[in-house]
Amino acid sequence: MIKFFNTINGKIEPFYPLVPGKVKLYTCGPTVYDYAHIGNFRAYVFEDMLKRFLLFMGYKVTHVMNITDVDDKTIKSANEEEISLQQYTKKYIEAFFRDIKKLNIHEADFYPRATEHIPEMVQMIKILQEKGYAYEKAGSIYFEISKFPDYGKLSKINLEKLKPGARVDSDEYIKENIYDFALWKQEKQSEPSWQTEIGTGRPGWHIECSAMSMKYLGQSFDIHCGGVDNIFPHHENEIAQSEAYSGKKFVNYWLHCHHLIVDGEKMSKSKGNFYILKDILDKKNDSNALRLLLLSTHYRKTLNFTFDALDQAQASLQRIEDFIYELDNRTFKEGYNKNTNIKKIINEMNQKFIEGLSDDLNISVALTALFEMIKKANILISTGEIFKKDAAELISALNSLDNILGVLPKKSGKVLPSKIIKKIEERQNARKEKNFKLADKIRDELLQKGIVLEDTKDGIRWKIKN
RNA sequence: GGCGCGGUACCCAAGUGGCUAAGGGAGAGGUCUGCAAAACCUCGAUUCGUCGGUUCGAAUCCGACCCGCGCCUCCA
Repeated sequence: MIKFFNTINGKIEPFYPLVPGKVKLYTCGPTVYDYAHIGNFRAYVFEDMLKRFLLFMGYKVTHVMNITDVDDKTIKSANEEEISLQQYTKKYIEAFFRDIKKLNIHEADFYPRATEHIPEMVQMIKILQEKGYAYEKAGSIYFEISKFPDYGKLSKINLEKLKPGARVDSDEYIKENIYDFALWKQEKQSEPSWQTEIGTGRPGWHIECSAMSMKYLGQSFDIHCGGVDNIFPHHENEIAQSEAYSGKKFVNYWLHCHHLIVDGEKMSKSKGNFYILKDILDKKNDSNALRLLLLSTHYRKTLNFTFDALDQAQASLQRIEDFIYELDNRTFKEGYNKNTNIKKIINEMNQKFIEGLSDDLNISVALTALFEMIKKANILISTGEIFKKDAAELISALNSLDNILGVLPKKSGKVLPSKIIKKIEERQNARKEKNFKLADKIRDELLQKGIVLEDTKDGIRWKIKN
């Protein structure tokens, strides 16, 4: 049984999709005003693992991730650069897709953009007005939260206890209640606007997620994810406007990913601890190691990013890769070893791995299962008890789990340049002649180039070090 | 102030009433090796932020306190 922690009631509860076997998943995507940072990717990687796990468990998943391509920040930056909003966001949308590919994040089924769903939003706002949940003031339209008694049920915020004085309302529009939020913003000269039946202007932020999620997933769907910072006000507002609109329960399971901090502090540009993906990968780090690091802390726990932790993730990953390397390249006896029950070891691992992830995505338990299997199998390898077919079973078990983890490098059939191959041959000859000085020199030389040479009983082997 | 997360070995991190407190990384010693590397073996928390309490028994439950972090600003 799969269980998730549901923000709406603060409990871990069994997961039952609305339609058995099918999961409708909505995850809050990027606002494309800048390059996504590693904190954003923590959320996306978590959501990716969630989706991969559901797929692994046999669910058919429909995944929608929005792209916010119109908001205060995108408008402001586009104006500063004196280019159109579309021109401005294009660059960051492309970067986003490049980055998620590098992190081996599966693409969603739909990536709806706010600017391409204005009619849907307008339609929703119209209904909200008709139903009396929204009012117009000076050309803008607001959602009136006092009309929605459940307001605050997700974030557990008691509006009367909020200290209005402590908060500087940055919104320059006039609202009846400070917590009412804009569904539609009146046109301004400096801003792009759309001429619609509810007036000329642009949508507020929250409405896009409701309009687009309902369009692609229906008025009620299974899972909605995002970062914890979205709980209030964004998701709270989504619930209010969606349920006021449809009269139905909007989302059954709310899963929120906690933040990533760097060196114990919140990332911020002024502190100089703010990283986008490129910053990390430019330092010769492996994207798979970063993915593993982002993945390996439970999603409801703050992840403290450090370069030391990244090195540790790299080392862990190396252990898995070395294990596969052994299985791939050693010479094993033909057939199965009837005395070692490799299937049993694999089954135990699979079971523990799945049980771990089923328990609100307990990745630590899952990874433990993986490493325990590696340990057991390595012992068998070292005592010569693994045969050819056993090795193949192990590899296939690992590949199967990697459908969820997505951290193993694709088999690339990497080929070394002929120059390097010559060097390796040269070193082999030197070793034969017991000219170890030369052999070691060549080994060091190649190591400088990131190529690690290992002499084994089965002969020389090489690895590319990240 | 409100809401929430967390404090377990040198680092990361499971475990939420009872077998020897997972796993990974780093480290020390050993096996193998020309030497390395990888792999294997051995070692490593009488102890789980602090102080009380409940219990036959607590990292795990209760109370108080200390510390770190996040959200409450259109930040994932």
